Amino acid sequence: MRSSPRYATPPGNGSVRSARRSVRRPAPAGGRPAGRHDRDQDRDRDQERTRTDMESAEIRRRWLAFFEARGHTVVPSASLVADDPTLLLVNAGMVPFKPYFLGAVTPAYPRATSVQKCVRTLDIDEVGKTTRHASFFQMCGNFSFGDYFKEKAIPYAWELLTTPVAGGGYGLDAERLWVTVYLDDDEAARLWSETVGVPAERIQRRGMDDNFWSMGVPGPCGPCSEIYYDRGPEHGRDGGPIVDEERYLEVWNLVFMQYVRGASTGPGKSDYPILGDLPAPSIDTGLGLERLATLLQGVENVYEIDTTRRVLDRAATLSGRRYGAGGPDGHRDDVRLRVVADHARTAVMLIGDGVVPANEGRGYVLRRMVRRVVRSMRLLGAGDQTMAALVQASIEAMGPQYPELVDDRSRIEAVAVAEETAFLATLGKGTLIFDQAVAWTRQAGVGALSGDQAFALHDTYGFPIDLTLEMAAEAGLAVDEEGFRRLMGEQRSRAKADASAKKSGHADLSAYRALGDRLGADVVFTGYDEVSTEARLTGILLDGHRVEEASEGTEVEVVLDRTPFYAEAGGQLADTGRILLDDGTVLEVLDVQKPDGTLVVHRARVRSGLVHPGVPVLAEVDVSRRRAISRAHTATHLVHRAIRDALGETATQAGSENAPGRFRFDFSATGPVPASVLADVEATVNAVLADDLPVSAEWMSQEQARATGAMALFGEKYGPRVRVVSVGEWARELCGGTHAQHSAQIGVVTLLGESSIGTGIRRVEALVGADAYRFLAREHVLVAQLSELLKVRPDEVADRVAGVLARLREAEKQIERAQRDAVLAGAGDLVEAARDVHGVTVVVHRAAEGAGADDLRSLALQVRGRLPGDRPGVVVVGAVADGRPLVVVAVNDAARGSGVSAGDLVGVAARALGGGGGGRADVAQGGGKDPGALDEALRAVERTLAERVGTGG
RNA sequence: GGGGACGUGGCGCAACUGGUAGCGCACCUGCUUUGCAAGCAGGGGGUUGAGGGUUCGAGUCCCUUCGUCUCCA
Repeated sequence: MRSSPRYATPPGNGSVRSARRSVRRPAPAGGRPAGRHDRDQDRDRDQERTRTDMESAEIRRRWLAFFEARGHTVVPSASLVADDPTLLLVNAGMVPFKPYFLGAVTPAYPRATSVQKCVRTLDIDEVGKTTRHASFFQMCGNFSFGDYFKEKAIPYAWELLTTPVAGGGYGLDAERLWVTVYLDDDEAARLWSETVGVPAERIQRRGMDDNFWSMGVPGPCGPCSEIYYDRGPEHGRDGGPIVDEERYLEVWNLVFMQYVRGASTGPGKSDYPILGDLPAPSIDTGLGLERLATLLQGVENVYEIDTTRRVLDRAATLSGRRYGAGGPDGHRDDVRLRVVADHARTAVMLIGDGVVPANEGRGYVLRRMVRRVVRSMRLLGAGDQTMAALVQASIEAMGPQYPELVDDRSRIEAVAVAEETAFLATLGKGTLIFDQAVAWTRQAGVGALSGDQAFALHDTYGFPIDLTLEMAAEAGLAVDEEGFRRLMGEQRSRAKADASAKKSGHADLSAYRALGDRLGADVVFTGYDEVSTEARLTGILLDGHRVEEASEGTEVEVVLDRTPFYAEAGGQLADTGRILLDDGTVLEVLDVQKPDGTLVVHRARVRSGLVHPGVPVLAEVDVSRRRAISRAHTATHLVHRAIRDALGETATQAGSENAPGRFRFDFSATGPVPASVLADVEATVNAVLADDLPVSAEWMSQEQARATGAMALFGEKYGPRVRVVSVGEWARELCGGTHAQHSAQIGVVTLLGESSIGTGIRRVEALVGADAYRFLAREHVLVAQLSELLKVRPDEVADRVAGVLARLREAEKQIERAQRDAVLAGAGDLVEAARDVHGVTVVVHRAAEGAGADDLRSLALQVRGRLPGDRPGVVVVGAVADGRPLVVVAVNDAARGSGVSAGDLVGVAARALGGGGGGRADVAQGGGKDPGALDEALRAVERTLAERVGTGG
């Protein structure tokens, strides 16, 4: 394209020395004095040419200003918690714009720019070791949705990078910039050389793996073009980015979406067909803010830029180590300090967006971050807890760009410190297990802890492998790391196999998208104001495919152009109801969902008649169900407010379900909520109901909403206009749901109880209105019955039951004692009645019915104790208890010496009884099922004994 | 979502291949002593998280469930 040549920056124009002076004078947006950190004065000259000391906040500001001036709408960074079920966390700058590129949603603007928070943990083990792997980063992006294409995107990028600092750009030296384009993307190559003026030798072509982009699913795709910065020969070999990506640092990736791709045909990244051209090509670019900062600030790696360095320095102070100290341990310590700085900041950003540590999902990502910080600090030699200080340093570093972190600092610190404390306890326990493992290893005379042991420490006790390695080394032992890694791999493939066996996630949304496109506009939700709406039936899906008619009895998905039906969202269950056609055809609506976040799909059964798209319909919501759900939803807001009042602002909502007559509410809390607190919450909520506060909803900007103090839910996506639901002045929350009109309509709220649904998350369940009344009425009847049975007033029931239980237990003990005494009383007589069998004193006795196993054992031992100890003695006692025969045999030491075993004798008896038995050599017990055989069993024991001592002795 | 470990007096823990549920601290009583974690003697306190099952017999084995810790996805 014929863009103006002014985009081409003449060589030398990017001289940064002068520009640097000019930017220093006006204080950067962050307000921090520049040049605060010591920097090597004799850093080589080339590096010096690019140094500007431009702070991250200023880089960000310039980015947005540049594109805003070129017609782009500035879009604030979305929450890290992605509004996308396929993503754990936002990991790229274009994620919030994905629906636009996929065509699911029509953008409100043709061009946009943003600086998006991103977290990536795939390469977590590389953090600190390389120059550029960061778990948290900010993606600067400019986007065109079918507006401009390569002809503007390429010159824009060049202009911003090479415009002198004084002129509002980044002042990179144009001679150091290299670009890559896709193999056959001649259009891009021509723009670079002809329009921008990049010499041909600095334009390189790369293949599908490097320079072709797609989202991994059917949809838009296209070639990309990347801009690299040459850091100079001391960083690697000549030859451009295709030779060395350490020396030639990737700065900016321009994606040109111009094709449509099909479904994957193989495991590879590029195994898919190109189906054709995209009707309106789009632009998606990304520049890593931290990478650019690395260049502009003239530091060695991404951890030393202004924001991260601040945390790193704090970590160094806290651990007493000096960053860059050199020496054999210096490098290792430097890596650890970088890990701490990187992870601490990431943790703060995650907590700031509402993530709490957990054992799964995002919470687990956060947990790993915090724990890696803690153990790295420990390995660095820090003794005390350091999380609080690191959190504060991170907030100081990021606050200028994200002021909400500053507002929220106490909550963020509390969450991080709680996790640190929990992990230290885990480490304490793990250390005990570790010591045991070391002891076993030494005993076995092996020089290394086995892979099994290392893995068990890691898998079961949460003891990180690097701590195991370090502590084993201190104990003079090696660790079978290979075995450990093998076991880790096994666990990984187990989990992966399971994941792929399950439904592989998101269904194909193309059918829905097609319907949405045909609709041409968003479905209008009329349900805030009415429960019955005249609409047009615009589409029918059967088993995910469009059909032109549906007959009686079939279950289909139907789309209307406007609907009063509330689709399940924000914890509120979907409405049910009916859709009526003029000809009397009736559809019963069973469920309502928004499969792609915007299109409202009614799952319905055709009750009678035949239905076609295009007909006018009357959509009617089941009003009583809707009202019951609305009451529950309003009640949920009240409970949320009351719980936060009672437990503090950290008790934020973690999920909810609003159903007719009942709701559940999940929130973060460190431990069980005391019953007294629940009682208070319930009382407070019911008091608010009685106050009959009006419930209102209004739309406003996010800023206004924040100003009114409305509670926003983390993890929810909010557009520029948000809906704020207020219950009087008492509870105010961002919410898209439906509600009661007055708090009094709710009637009664009864909390049923509280339970844990995972680490750090509790759940209360409650009944509302008539359901609450019915529950209370049932309980009332129950208490009345108990009160009558116990002959006490209702409020004395508990005490009375406790008393009865205590007396019962006491009585049972007395009976037991009396029975044992009765059984034991005859012990003396039994000794008198002992007989002599071939020199062995033998007592055989059948005790009274009801004597239990414990009684018999006591009796046998007592009798044995009274037999003369110098002669062999055997006691055999039996009884029938609960219809089952029991036998206990006790033999004294002398008898054992002559080869008599209690276990053998019991075995004889047990066989006679049709059961089994066993025990130790001196006392054994057994039994069977036939009580009639007891006497015979006792005789059998005596006979056997006689044979044994007669022949053997 | 898939694994691993653990739930035993108030607290911390034990109980070998199923065979009398124990120890330390704490508690109570008495004695001795009255200077810094005192001693001695005696005592109370447990439906072994809950519910099923196997067995003559289950803290122990099996299943279900609740709770806690932990790894992987």
